[in-house]
Amino acid sequence: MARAIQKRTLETRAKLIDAAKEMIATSGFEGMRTEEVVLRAGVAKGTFFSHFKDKDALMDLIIGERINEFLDVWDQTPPPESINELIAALLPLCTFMTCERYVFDIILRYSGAAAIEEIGTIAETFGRQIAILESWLGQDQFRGDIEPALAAEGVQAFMVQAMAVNFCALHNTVSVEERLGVYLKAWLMAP
Amino acid sequence: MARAIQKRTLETRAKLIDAAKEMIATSGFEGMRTEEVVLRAGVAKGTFFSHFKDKDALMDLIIGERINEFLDVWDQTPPPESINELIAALLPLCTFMTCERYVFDIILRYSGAAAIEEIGTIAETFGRQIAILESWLGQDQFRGDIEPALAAEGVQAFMVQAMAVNFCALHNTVSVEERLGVYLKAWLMAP
DNA sequence: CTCCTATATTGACCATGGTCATTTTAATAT
DNA sequence: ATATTAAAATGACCATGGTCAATATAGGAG
Repeated sequence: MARAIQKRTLETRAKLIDAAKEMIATSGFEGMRTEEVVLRAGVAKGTFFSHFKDKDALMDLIIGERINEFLDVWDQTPPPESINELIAALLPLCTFMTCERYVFDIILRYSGAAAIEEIGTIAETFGRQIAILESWLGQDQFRGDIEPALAAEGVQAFMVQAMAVNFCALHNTVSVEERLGVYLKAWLMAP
Repeated sequence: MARAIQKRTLETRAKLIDAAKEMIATSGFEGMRTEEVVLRAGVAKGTFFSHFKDKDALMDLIIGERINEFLDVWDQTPPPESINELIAALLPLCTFMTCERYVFDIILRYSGAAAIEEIGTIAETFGRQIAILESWLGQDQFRGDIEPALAAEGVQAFMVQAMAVNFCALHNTVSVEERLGVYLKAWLMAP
């Protein structure tokens, strides 16, 4: 018969997550080492991997949690009434997503669920993002010839593009904000 | 004084690249192991890393070369006269780019140049892609209210989005082709 | 209370990418 | 020819993520 989850399990998991967050706070996301996380949490190496499939799975969790905090703000923001307001709402999340090259890579890798079977936290945030954008883009300031859901997917695509290009040596003279402005005007302007 | 590049150097480099390509042919891109590449090439481990910054740099080279072959075909294709023709031209490249999750990840990581100083092969192909698309999108089948360069960037963004979503467990019931069709009609339709 | 077993934990061990002080080789100067 | 030296190659070694057979523990059954 299936036994209930032990309190011990939850405690160990919490210790691991806390230790990881601590490390990230001091050394950045890229600087996180399983070896040291395990040391700080006071558990064995193997324990880490019985709680998380691999290092990236923990990253997915922690980064996803941070993204969700930004989306919580979105939820409490009144729907933007212009493209500039929209961009202003999107920007803080973009800034976080590009805080480290490593973070952006993880996000891209996990934004489409990593495995067929399990949807990770970051993948969920991408779904949630679409849902919020969809509700915003139904207004008639924006083009009405396409479904809000499609408009939302486009915004997401252009956000990713603007951030990716920003990391590129050839193009990093223009800010994410400016670039996103150009993209979204062309995408959302009523025809 | 600077000495000319030795023939030996080029030979070693070629041996390494050939060995890697062989391995990829049998084990896939993800299955490539530096250890075995070095073994097959008959050189020492360290030699690999004096020719390539890291494993990914060699991947960048080999994958970039393959992408360039697709772009060679684009160059010899008459400019597509409809969105469907455009998609038909793009698809073979999309298929290659998504042949392995690992390949797609490398491409995303290197599409914006990895380092500030050096532009890799894949990053170059992304530039080349834009140039070709730009020349295609100047025609008046497509919307004329934005610069062809911007239209091209949008096509690239939607290509990436369509491929990324294709890897996602939630959405992989729709093909890349169909999805790209929806995106590009909304993006390129003359307003 | 004691035994039983599913579950959690352990840590020695492995796989693989990457480093660097040392040695070898090839081209140039004398 | 021989000495000199920049460049190339070497391989023992390291860093780090990840595995798994063995062990410990919680908590229900008797």
